[in-house]
Amino acid sequence: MDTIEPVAPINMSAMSPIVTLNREELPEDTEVLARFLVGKSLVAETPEGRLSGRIVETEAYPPGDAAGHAFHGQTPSNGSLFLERGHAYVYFTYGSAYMLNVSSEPEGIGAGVLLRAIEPLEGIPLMARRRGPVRLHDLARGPGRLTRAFGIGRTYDGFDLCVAGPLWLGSAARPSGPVGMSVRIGLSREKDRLLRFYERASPFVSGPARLRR
DNA sequence: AGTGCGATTGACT
DNA sequence: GTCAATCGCACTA
Repeated sequence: MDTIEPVAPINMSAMSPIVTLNREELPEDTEVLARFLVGKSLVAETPEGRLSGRIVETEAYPPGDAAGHAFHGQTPSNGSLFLERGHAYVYFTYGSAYMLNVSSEPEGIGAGVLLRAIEPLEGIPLMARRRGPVRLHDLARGPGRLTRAFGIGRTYDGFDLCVAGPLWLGSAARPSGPVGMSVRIGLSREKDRLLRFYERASPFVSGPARLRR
């Protein structure tokens, strides 16, 4: 299947309005925050319109984690991980994909939560334009696809996600179903820690099938 | 200045 | 399911 499937109309009246999450509402622990963010919203206000979606998959990279980008200390490129919780850390990898993280600890401590997959809600046609002919559930399934669908690049690095602006975290439009936990995807170090969180019933979650049950 | 390495994706079997 | 392209960054010299 390489065509865009018909998009079922989204019943917005069955959802709560999305409002910004205040920093005080964000759990102060990386792992707890990663779990907390499943079901919450990501909103991008772009010149072409508003994009939003439900976060359905995250990974925690807590302080001292050898798999985290902050492990070897602060550098110009990973500095945003050391900002007070609720700031964006965007980096580029594999020559092709941007990744979006939410800083997750007090200022000076390097840690973050990687956003891995989103269920698109608003701005689906614009996302589809950016992603090409893929199925709805593939639009923002995967950390690199998510940033591409939302138009997020390095210029978003360091943004405060707790204030209304170009990119922000919002309340849940709809509550999350049961949340599963698994090892994180694609790591060679610290590969056994259960720091990935995902909405079990969601078809918008990435990763191999055995990690989606 | 040169080297090695990914928190992946998309194309292909 | 398998597999290789791709390039910014950290490290070494």
